[in-house]
Amino acid sequence: MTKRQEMILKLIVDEYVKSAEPIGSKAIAEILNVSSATIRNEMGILEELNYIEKTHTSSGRVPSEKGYRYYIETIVKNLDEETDGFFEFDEIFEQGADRDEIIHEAINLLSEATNCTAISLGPNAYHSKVKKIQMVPITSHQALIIVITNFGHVESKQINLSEDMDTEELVKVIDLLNEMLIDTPISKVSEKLHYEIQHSHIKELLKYRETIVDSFIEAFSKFAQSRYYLTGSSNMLYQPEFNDIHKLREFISTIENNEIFKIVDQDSEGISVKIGSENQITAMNDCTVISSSYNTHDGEKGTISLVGPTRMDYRRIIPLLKYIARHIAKLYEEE
Amino acid sequence: MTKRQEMILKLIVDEYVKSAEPIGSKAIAEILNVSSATIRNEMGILEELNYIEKTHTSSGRVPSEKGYRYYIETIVKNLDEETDGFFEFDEIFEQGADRDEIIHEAINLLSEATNCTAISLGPNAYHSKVKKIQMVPITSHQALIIVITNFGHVESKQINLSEDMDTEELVKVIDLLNEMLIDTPISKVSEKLHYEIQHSHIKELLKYRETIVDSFIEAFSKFAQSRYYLTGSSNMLYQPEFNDIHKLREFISTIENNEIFKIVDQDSEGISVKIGSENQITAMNDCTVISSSYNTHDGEKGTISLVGPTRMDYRRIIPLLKYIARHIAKLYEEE
DNA sequence: TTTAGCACTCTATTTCTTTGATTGCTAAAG
DNA sequence: CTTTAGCAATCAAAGAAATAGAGTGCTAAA
Repeated sequence: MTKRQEMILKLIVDEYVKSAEPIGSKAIAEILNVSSATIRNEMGILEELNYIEKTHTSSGRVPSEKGYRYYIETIVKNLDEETDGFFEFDEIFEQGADRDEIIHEAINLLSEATNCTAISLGPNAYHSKVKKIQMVPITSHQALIIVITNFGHVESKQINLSEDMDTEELVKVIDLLNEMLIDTPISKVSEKLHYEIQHSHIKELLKYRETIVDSFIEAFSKFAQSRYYLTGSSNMLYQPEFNDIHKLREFISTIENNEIFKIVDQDSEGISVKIGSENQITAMNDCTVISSSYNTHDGEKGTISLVGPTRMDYRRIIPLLKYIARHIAKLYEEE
Repeated sequence: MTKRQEMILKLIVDEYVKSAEPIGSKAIAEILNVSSATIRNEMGILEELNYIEKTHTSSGRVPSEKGYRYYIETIVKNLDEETDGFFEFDEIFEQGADRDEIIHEAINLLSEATNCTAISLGPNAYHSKVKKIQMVPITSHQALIIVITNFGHVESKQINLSEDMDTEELVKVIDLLNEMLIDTPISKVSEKLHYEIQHSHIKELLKYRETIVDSFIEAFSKFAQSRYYLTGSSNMLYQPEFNDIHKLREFISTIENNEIFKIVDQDSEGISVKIGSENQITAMNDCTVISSSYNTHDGEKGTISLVGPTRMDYRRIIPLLKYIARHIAKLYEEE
């Protein structure tokens, strides 16, 4: 691809992102000060190479998925990281509030600033370690199990006590569990519990308390649940690509059935851009999903994602997303 | 209104609920075995009385808001409470799982069975009483405050410890707070704390610990947050009244901005039906909101609501909603 | 009070026409 | 070899006109 062809591709993407209308040779010709016929020749080549396409025989050109990809790889990725200039976001990060609250606010602003759907897939506590297990009696036949991790996450589960358990015995069970599980990673708890019941000297005590042990496991499993926050679909739905009511409904259904989380890329490091059909879900084939992952110092991983029409302002959005992910990661480092 | 006119109104509502198309005199005439001209005369009277209306000069009739209201008051309210026959729901209520989980499942099924948006505005713990306050150290300069209510709700809040606090002093503060607040209703905690700081002998100890006290108040305030669950918008959006893309977008926006909770009727006892313009929000003027409240034995109130097009199957939905609210209330009684 | 008959109204659908933007191709100019 | 002007061809989008069909209101007779 010649330098001029690359320039034309860039202009087509930029203009199309702005107008949502196919771009004709005349518009580009005016910018580059050549005749439209020249641009048409070049466009012909770009189309041959599958970087742009027509919506019908005599329409202007729109970028193809390959075109967007080229645009992102060569133009956006080479942008200097403009780490500043996102003043509104700095305000949020500097206010020193609750971590979850900061993330929510940042995600809200992100979706508002981009007219896309923003998603935070929070780090879960799967790799945290057990700090303390407690039991608090509520009534004569009910108690509350409380589990605390070394990072201050708390989960609780109510249990029913049967007649044949006395308080002393329960205290013994809890002591035992504490002894056994403190400093165990949440991810290993279930395994360890089952093993100990089979093999250690405490099996007599626990064996007849299977329901209690099950309640524990259930309480622990809550830690592993991924915490997410999704917002801004309503902003996005006013984009012209959602003028088609079928697409709109399909999109809402996808969100409500939590299918949208399937296309968030949690695996890759750094930024990941999935354009159109690169997303597995059919309803998302006109959308781009950009995911930016970050790591917490306790080995968990979080992801900030943005879902919008393939025609989105990559040049602005990608640095912004990087910026936000970096700042959220910082929130987790501080402790 | 004569008996026959009432019958015609009922038939118009029933047919319109089924077909979503204006009902002509011919359709009714066939059911009642009279000529369409007779029905037209009667319809003229019903229209005069504002129970039905035309969408244009030569269209069939649709029920007006007044018509729906009459239909509900005279026909639906007099239905025998068919407490049984909702087998799918019984299954959910009988499975003996977590209370929140049961509510979620019931709400999910409710929205699926009705193609409406279902909302649970859960009872909060505002009137519960403090059972126990605990502090668990996490690191040398961080600790976790845990508050437990007499109904087993748990809330926690992380606090940072400054250098000048030693563990002993903290234990003393916690003991004091426990002594002071146990059995205090959550709703009175803040007030009581402030009062005691001003007047009691402990003011010296607490005065210099204002940030800690603030953290406590924040932890307590979490109890008062209303817990809600909303689902099934995507089912509803496939209804023909949402073929208009503007309405659809407006509705989604209303949900996403949490405005929809403004129209849930939490105040009235029993069942409340708000038809069309009876809802304050403009975007909801073609919708009906049915709310069914229940009381827990600890003085809290919960609401199950259903939002759908005014053209909804009231005869089926109203008993169903009553049924579900009754069963959820039962869940709260059992303890 | 009910009904048959008929003119009238309005929507929804289809078909046709027009407009305008854009392309590809060709041949001439640089 | 590249660029450009010119021109016919293509197609979507918008508008206009024609048609079909469902339903109403009114009148006069049963």
